[in-house]
Amino acid sequence: MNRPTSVFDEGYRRRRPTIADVARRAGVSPAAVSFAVNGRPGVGEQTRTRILEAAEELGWRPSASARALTEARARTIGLILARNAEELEVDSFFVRFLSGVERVLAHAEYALLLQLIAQAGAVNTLGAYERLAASGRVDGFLITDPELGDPRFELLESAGLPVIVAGRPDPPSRFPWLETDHDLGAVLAIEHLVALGHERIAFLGGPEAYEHVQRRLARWRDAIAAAGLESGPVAFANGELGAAVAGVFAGDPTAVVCTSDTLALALVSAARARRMSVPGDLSVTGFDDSLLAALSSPALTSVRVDYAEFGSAATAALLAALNGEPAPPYDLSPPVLEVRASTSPPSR
Amino acid sequence: MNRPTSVFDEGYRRRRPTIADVARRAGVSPAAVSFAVNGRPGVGEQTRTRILEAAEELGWRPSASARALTEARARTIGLILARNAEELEVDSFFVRFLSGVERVLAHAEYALLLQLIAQAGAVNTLGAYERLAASGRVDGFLITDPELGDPRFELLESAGLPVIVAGRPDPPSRFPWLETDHDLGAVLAIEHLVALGHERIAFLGGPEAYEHVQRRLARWRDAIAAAGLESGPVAFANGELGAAVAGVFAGDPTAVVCTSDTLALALVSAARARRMSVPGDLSVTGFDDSLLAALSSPALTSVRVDYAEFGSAATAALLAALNGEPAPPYDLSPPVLEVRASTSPPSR
DNA sequence: ATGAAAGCGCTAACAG
DNA sequence: CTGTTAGCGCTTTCAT
Repeated sequence: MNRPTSVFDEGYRRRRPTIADVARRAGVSPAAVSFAVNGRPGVGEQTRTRILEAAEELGWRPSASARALTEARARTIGLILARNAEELEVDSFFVRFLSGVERVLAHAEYALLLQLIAQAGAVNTLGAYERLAASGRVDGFLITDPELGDPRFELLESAGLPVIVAGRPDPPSRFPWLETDHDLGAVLAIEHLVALGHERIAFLGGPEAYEHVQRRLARWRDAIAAAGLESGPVAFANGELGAAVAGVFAGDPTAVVCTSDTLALALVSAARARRMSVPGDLSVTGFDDSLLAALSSPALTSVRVDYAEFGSAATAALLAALNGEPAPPYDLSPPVLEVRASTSPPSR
Repeated sequence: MNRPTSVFDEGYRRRRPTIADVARRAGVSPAAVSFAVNGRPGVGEQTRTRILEAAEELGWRPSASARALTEARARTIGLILARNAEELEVDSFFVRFLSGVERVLAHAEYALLLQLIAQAGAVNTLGAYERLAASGRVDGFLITDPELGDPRFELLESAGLPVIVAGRPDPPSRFPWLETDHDLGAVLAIEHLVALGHERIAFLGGPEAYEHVQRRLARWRDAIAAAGLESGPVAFANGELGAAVAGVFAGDPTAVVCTSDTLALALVSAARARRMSVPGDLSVTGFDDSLLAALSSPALTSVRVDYAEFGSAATAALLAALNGEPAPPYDLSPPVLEVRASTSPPSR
């Protein structure tokens, strides 16, 4: 530790001014100060400006802790994500959603408490939710990546905290939720492949516990059926990839729809290992349109969903709920298929 | 907003139990409960277990707000990052550092308040620091990406909050800081290029305000000189890339050392636009060894630095400072050069 | 329109 | 070893 000199050494921390100091300086009572800074009626215009000036001069801001105690709310929302370290880095959802959350928070007087759990799986986050909820550190949660029978819902219902689900709870929960039309992206991918002439199209999904994976699978089935084709092989990568990839190849498809770019790239490299060329012998589509998609070779045809917008909408909904306001309307952009080099007409 | 039924509708929120409830149930005073849960001497072993049981039964946890008020500390640390939205997504530093921070926090009873500022540049974060510090929401900050004459230091010194700088303050500040040997990575890159036979090696840096960019530049100069070569062109991408890239080409180098993978990739595509092949006509090295590096084509030779470890060390140092403990020792891994396809001997 | 006073839930002196 | 008491800094009735 490099430590030229340290502020810690010298009893540096001055006493922060309190509301009483401001009141004294402005020649009013603490209550008047409180009313003034909170923009409430009950204090004259000139008194108010005098108070605000005094606060300014003293560099005073209401103590968040004291406020939290009296108001019984922390003005903080919680976001807890479970991701393996390697996953996190390739996860465009995480960064985009987060920046959407922050974009809304920047204009509100709420803060974000972020907790990352190093193990994927909702069950691993339960303790963190419990802790934050029970200690009153946060006023509500944003839940992402709902799983089938997600254990967080029961926990949080009994905790009684406001929650907005970014995704579709299955089975339904009591919490408000919102969702993008991400699953339409799967349809776009299949329609694209069908138009190219593919007839044996596989599905390679992420962990099957995720509702969004299931939903993309359902759309995949629909779209395959709508095209008058038979369903190709289906596989999920629950943890390790090997078996899932093998499952896909076992069905000898000419195209594979994947639920993430990472999976798609893994599949591409597995295909190469089998001396199959992409897209010559196998067309592959990804999902999320991460940077990997545009930069890998071949560049991946991938579905782009605006997760930042999604994060913003979810956050706005949560803030509204916390303030007892009605849920704000929202309108999310539809997914877009970015067609790139990883898809072409089948050679067989 | 999808809203099957809502917990908000039904006055659902029960009163949370307080320390008084626990005390009553255990037949002791609130103070005894406080001592028991905080593991302090002054309460008998059996009384303690009785209290803990009562707390357990009631599902009681001390209120974070009340605690924060009496202890005058929030048990929360702040991390504020300034990044343009597009940058954030390609920024492997952000995700890796963050996961390192969280890894340490998971074992402490501290939480992380994360704030993302959509505009790059430390000056844009000042308001956020001021707000969090003055309201007492956080007990200390982790500062990343120090800039030359970074305005945050002055602000935070006057705020009197503990700060750990992840990076090297220039000019020196009063705050403890730690740093990786990232700049050694620049040396590795140059030695690699020199060994390949390059003699005109350029430097393409990120915003020149960053101390880490300056430091890599300094090492670049040293290493070039040590090899007995003349310094090639130097350019910085402050905001827009065009001029910087043009500056590099103007010097007609056979190799370019970049301070990020993103810059390196931009350079590669600019080179292509000029009908130069990489690495045939131009060798390029990146920095950070992000996923882009391994997946782009050609794959980038890049410097890998363990930023997660860095985040962990910085967080551990901050927690120690907050608890009045001495700075813990730390030992960061040296940078490693991952040699890939973007570098080869010069053709000229 | 303004001030006094009572908490919010906890911690930490202080007695007992 | 245990219980009592006084705040922490703010918000919010309730008088004035």
